[in-house]
Amino acid sequence: MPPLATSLNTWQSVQTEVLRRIRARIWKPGEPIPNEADLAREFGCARTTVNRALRALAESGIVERKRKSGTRVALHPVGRAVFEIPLIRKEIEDQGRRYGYTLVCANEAAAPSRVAYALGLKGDGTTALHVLAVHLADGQPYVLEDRWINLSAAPGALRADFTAQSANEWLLENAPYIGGELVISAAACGEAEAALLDLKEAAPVLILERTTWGENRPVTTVRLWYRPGHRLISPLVS
Amino acid sequence: MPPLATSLNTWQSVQTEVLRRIRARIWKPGEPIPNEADLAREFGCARTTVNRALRALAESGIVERKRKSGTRVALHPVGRAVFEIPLIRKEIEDQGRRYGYTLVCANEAAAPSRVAYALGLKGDGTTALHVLAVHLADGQPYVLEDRWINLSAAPGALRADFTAQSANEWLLENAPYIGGELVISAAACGEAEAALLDLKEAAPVLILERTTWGENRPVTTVRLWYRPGHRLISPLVS
DNA sequence: GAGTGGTCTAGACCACGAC
DNA sequence: TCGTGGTCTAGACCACTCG
Repeated sequence: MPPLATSLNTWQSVQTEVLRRIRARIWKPGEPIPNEADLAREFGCARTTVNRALRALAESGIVERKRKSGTRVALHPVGRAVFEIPLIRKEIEDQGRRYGYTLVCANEAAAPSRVAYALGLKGDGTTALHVLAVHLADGQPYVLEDRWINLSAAPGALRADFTAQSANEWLLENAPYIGGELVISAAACGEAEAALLDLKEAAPVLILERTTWGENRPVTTVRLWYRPGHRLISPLVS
Repeated sequence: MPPLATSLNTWQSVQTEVLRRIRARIWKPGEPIPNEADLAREFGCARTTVNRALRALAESGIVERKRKSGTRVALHPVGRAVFEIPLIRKEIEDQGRRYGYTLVCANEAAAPSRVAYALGLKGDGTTALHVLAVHLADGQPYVLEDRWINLSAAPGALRADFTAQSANEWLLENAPYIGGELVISAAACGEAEAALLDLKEAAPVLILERTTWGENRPVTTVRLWYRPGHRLISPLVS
């Protein structure tokens, strides 16, 4: 390839040109593209600049890179949806609605097996802190929060006052998490949940289960029960 | 700050040290951290290296950066959940199950208003291609795909044979998308959907609605109805 | 062994935006 | 105005991995 007439000296312009060639099928899925040094020569820029552009494309899954074998156009460009997980209070306030919060209970109790497993609790009958609360938007139930907190990972939780501040916020300030897992599913809501959310029994609810880790162990696992009609929205890339 | 005894000369080690200080509350939420030049001096590395580390932290939402005002620890570290959206066939095969596919119908029809809106169709009664299909895992219904394709964006779809290849795959090969939107919700399934998915009416289903754009216009919008019990799983970061 | 991407450096200039 | 992050360059060395 001869050098281009006009050189591309920003990594964004290099990225755009590479994307154009991929979309125009000049470089086809599964095929290799020229190496960084060659592209730098063609585009009239430093190799570092090409590297930055291709690295960004690799992060979003458009191309795949391997040392020695080079860069190729991804065969099955996976789409990605990125959900932002804000504080529930922020989520409600950002909709321009008034936030409210009702604590149902907060007490130490034997963890059911699903919770013991998620929190990595060893013995049978180990206790954890159970917090049940309803978040309100404009006075109406918005989401039910059913949370278990690992007391060996966040002992301070026993002395926290969850009537004043939701467990959601207390944890964010006192035990920030490093990683975790989110599971989304749909289910018919049970009698107890229906009562707390002001729903008919067996109404279809959206359930989010989040388990989060601190330094090296699980800190908390929470089930969020959203009322029917709730929509999780996210942009889609690739 | 005096230079460290041992210098940190990889961007990963700089990132780790910065993270450590944030987690140890040496640098607190909302507060500014030293500028790149100072950190580079302290760590004994080039400013470029510090830049790379802080840029990565900014991308994952741990810090916020602005020219002139500098870098500060994010006040509300939003968590992010990243879902990968594979082909449905791959999703099933990756579970080690046998993939099957049944086309219910594929015909040009007047788009209902929700679809016309999503696809950006102008006039009333504009037609689009409607494709209804069931994806099977081990012979059992797995998900119902209710798709509408914008014929002005993908005219070739009229001549495609959707009995042999799902619309999902045809579109990925013939009209790759650039961006879009994903909406997740729960609902009680209707009579028609229940029959196709082999469910009782009003069973709680998980609904994914994806609308995707090509160069400059919407290409397709699809509703996926997943059977009760289906779980969407994703890692959680920050 | 040799080719490729991954990264570091030192220096430079620029663009944004708070003051 | 001017400090801060954003980026480019040219050169260098290293790490992985294929043949």
